[in-house]
Amino acid sequence: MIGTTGRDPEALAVSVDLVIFTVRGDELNALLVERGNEPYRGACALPGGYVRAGETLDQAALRELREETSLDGGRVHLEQLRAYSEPDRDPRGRVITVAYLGLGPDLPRPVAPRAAWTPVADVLEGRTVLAFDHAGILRDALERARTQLEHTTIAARFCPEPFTVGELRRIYEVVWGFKLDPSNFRRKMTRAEAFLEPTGEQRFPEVGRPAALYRRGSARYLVPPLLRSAAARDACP
Amino acid sequence: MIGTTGRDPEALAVSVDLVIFTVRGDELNALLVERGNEPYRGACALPGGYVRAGETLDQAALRELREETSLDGGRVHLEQLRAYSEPDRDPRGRVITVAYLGLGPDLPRPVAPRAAWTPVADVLEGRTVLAFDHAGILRDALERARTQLEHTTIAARFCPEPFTVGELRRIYEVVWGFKLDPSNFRRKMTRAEAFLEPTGEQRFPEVGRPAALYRRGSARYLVPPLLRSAAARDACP
DNA sequence: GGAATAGTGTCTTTGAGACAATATTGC
DNA sequence: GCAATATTGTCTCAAAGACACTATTCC
Repeated sequence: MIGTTGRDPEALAVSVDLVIFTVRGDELNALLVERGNEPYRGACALPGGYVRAGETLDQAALRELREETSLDGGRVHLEQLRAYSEPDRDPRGRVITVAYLGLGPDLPRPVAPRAAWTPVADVLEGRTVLAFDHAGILRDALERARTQLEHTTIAARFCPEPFTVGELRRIYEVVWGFKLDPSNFRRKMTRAEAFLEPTGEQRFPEVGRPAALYRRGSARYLVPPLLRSAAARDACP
Repeated sequence: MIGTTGRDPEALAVSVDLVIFTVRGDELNALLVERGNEPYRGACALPGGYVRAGETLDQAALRELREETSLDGGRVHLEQLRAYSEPDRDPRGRVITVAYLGLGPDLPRPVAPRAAWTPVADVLEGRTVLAFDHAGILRDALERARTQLEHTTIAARFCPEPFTVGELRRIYEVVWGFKLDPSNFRRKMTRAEAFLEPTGEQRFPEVGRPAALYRRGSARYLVPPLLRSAAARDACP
């Protein structure tokens, strides 16, 4: 039966799976696709696919991203998460997958017909069931994203430029899942070297005082880091 | 010619490569094997091998570790580093490799005949040339190990129990490559919750005051972390 | 004025880094 | 005593957290 519907069960395939996060409103969302074929037909899964012959894993991840969203890769931060290799993780055969973590600003509707933004909380709390071992991959990706916010400046990649300190803070609050003190957060961020570049402009929101606008600075790391450990004492649900 | 000496160039293979670090004397060492076959015959390489059919990557890494050293896996900390996938990284064909970082106490002589402990500095400074992309993998593993010392308690895994605070400090100094203040280091480590458990015993060295002995505590994370960023101002070479 | 958000200032505590001083061994 | 390492203690500074207070908008 090899080569008709399934894959050769003796062969070893390598795929990439993408965990693309974006913040919409006050919720963290991930890009999921509804499966049209068995196994797990009708369930949700991470976007992904097999690595092709001449391709690196990074290239395969970027290609899959383009196939699912209309984005040029430039606006999305993509980084390798880790490999998952349980022999029975895919009933079709032996597939080792390398997961990628992607972060982007409030992204447009995905172009692929079965793809949609889904609240991460729905997956964590079991309202949305994921195929394969994808729920575990998503949890790992979330933990990585939370840690990245501590040490790097990627939070700003979630914000369409220009952005306010309040918008940046909301990214941290949504990804970490608890509130931060606005004044301490501002002090921390504005003092960090080359993180925020003031544009001199202001944004006038529907309610409240207008806020200064910033662009991403050149710094890739946030020094000193903004660690959750202490802040999380507050209101972690 | 497929199946005689080389591998099918169309096939996709997955291997694991191990970067096993240990501290011997005042030097950080890595386990390297001298290659007996082409390509890169005579050069050094990371120990590793192909992943077998029913095996996870973790199991493959543990198996390779046992084949190269006489250790039960229990004494060595093994964690996945990342995957490397440049299509031409192995001239024999398409091989995606997943690298593992291993850390252990001053380990015994490896059992495999061509395997030997080699100073990491020899690789970094070009005196030892590694096959494939293994030099890059080793550099990535070193960076990961340095970061792990900041946030976790794995440094104690380098120390045969029981150990002194001075021995633990030497681990940090060797891996990070610069000296630390003994008194500040002691304060930091002894205050960290469940990191060091005093045995009540003492060790009498050849020279100097005897030192209190400790065992590893139950904590896996070092909170607050001991960050290099500030300390490295000192004497990083 | 009131609600809402932005932004400033201040007080306190924690912890890092520098470094002095003392302790205990072998020689 | 001297060399070497362990251990304690102290001073200072940076930064985090709590929180009061002011500023600016829309209604």
